[in-house]
Amino acid sequence: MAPPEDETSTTDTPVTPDASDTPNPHGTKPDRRPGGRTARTRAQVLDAVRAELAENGHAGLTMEAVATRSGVHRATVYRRWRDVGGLLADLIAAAGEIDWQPPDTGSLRGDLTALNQEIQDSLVVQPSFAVALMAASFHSEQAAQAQTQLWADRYAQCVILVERATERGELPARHTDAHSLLIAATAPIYHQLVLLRAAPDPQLPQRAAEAAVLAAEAGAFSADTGEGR
Amino acid sequence: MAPPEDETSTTDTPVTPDASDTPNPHGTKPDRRPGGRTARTRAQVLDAVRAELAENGHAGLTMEAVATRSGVHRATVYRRWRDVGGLLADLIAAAGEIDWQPPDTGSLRGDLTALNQEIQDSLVVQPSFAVALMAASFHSEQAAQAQTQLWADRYAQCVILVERATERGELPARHTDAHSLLIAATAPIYHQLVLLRAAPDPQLPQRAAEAAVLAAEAGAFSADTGEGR
DNA sequence: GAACTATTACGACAGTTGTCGCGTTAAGAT
DNA sequence: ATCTTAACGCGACAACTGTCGTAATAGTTC
Repeated sequence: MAPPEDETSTTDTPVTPDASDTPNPHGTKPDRRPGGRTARTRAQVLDAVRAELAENGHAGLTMEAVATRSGVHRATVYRRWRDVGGLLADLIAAAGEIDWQPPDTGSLRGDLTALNQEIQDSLVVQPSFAVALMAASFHSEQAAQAQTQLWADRYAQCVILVERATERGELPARHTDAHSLLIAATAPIYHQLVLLRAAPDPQLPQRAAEAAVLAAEAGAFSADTGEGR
Repeated sequence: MAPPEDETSTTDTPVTPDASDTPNPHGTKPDRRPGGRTARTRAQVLDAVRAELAENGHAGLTMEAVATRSGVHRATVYRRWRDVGGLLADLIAAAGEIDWQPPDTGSLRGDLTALNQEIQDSLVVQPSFAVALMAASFHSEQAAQAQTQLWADRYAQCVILVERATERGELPARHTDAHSLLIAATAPIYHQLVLLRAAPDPQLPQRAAEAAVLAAEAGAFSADTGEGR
């Protein structure tokens, strides 16, 4: 569930064609010439985004700074990525290959706790890519869509947690709405850290998970009468 | 819990000393001369903020636009409010007098459902002051503090809901952590509408409230072992 | 390797953002 | 009524933001 934090930077190898992957940069205009130079420019820019984010946080992430640091001309950055949200969205796409796997601890409580812990870490770590994306999502449609897509994917992957729990008999036999359960378990983390800006509580992940499981056991998320999606 | 939406504008009466209230504009520098002109300027600027927010949403809320519309010079707006977050923070302070009361429907489920409905409405209404404040909170320390304070106040006021429910016997006799319960009930609303940008679900407020109550009944928020704050 | 053209670099440009010094106005005090 | 000075208006200013037309570069194709 945690957003993809920086994978190993490719700054060291500026000449990294990496032609294997170069999907649509911002999803709309497919590169008709994805080879050498284009891929190199993209790698330089995304490296600059990561570096800028690490140094100045999401507040200091500007098109100007990224262009200067990457050595790519401003106009090029504007044309290909449009705004900061586009940069972040492409950063997701670039890191999307590294496949994230939901936790598997053997129990639903353990899985949800681990999930919440990951989320909390992703929100607390400096710089937080998740927070940067949230901030950008209010100004950039690209960032908003990328964020929605990211979480939708992660939640979809986590449906397996609920299925396994049901098979193990941890949940009522009748179908439990996985999406609602997952939101109930994870939402308090964001609420506390982002909205209320509370200090991270080492016990919160476990407690939020526990509460969601108790609600699920009581049938709160049963397909018919529970908190539907 | 819903943030204070625009109260009746005072644009019609530009000369409204309203000297009764003129607290610290942005909390730091107390006006040593809060009378006539200063109050008038503030009223004009805050009216402009409301109008701009209504017309262009939080995206179109800029210092320049507010200054132009209000007829107050840009430099003055910058000096007194510093940034957009400061404007929104002062808007809260100005509307803070209108006392909000938590719902009282006779049952915990009903109260939490009504609370969630209010929140959902505040997030969906166009323009949403709550969303504007969230967006600004990522760039402005003033907005971030105002947001934190606003929600802290509202949650504190809602503690009474849990107390009443305990008295009615709707919750276990042992002490229930009101803060955790309230967050569990309300967090999914924000999560769905802001983070996941899902369409508003008319049944979500009721379902989220129901799940939180079930968890509470199961002792999830009991002082010792539950999801503490 | 030669031709084609997608992509980038360049530099100029208007519009926007935020700050500053200074003169003017008017609130609050005597 | 007069004085003091906080707050505001004014205009200039540099820095930043985003866009555009044109030339240069370098994938891609043949």
